[in-house]
Amino acid sequence: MNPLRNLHLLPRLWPMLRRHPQLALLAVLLLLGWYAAELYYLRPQLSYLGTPQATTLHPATWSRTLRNDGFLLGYSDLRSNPLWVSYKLTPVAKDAKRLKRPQRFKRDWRTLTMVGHDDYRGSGFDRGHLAPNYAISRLYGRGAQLDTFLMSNITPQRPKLNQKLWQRLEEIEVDVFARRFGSLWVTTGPIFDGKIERMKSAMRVEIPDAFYKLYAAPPKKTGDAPQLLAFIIPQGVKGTEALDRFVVSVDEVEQRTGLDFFHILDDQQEQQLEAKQGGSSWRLKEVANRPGRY
DNA sequence: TTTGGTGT
Repeated sequence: MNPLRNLHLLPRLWPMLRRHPQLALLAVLLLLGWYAAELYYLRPQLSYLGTPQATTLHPATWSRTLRNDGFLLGYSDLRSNPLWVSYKLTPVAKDAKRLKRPQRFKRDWRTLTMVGHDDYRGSGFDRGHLAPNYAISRLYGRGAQLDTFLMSNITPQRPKLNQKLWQRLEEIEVDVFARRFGSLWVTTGPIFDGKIERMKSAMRVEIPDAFYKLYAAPPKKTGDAPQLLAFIIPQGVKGTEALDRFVVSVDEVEQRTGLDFFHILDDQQEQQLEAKQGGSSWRLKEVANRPGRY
């Protein structure tokens, strides 16, 4: 249920609050409790070592956290783009229920600009999922699948990137990495540098220059360090490139996005891990040239 | 099995 749809009930509450001011206190306490549950219980279940934090005062790096079934997302109403999306992958069971792909993408009523399916029509850009349909729907069910088709989870991607290189990455992360490590946290989003470019449709969605993908495999023993692997992939790829060409450090993603990832890591460990490029445990070479499906 | 487009 969308709480915004019930705003018209507010004026009717006023006379009641005047008679029983203690109700206002109760309402405030309930709101605080709900927000505390969001911050300390619900969001941590959908993110690893903290949600990405803006490191600049630039409003274009600010985002509102939207919680969905199976994934968490930081949305920028200024850019009409999600700035980060995080989800947890585990191996998909062979008998996981196959869910039909919805025909259309849906407007997300929680966003201010409420971008719709048709705002991307004729733009030359695909509606690119950040939280992927396949893995999320198999792991978390129909409700989660429908959430991945919300336009708040969508960003403009060139067809060759979306249908080729991004698809290869999405296949490898769940079929290879999640299987190998048992569980894998993914954080992904767009990168904007320099000049602001927007789509011509009414909602003027801003067009990213590149995209990042961060993989974090939690340590087997507590106290050990997680394994990290980071990519930056430009819009202009052909789609057939070897994936290892795009490996970067987490630090580089942080510089290009103005976000701080995994901020709960202890500072010394964070500095060491994030300066490094992905280690050998990913065995990326084995899959870097795996062909796409399309 | 996993990405999308168009037109109705």
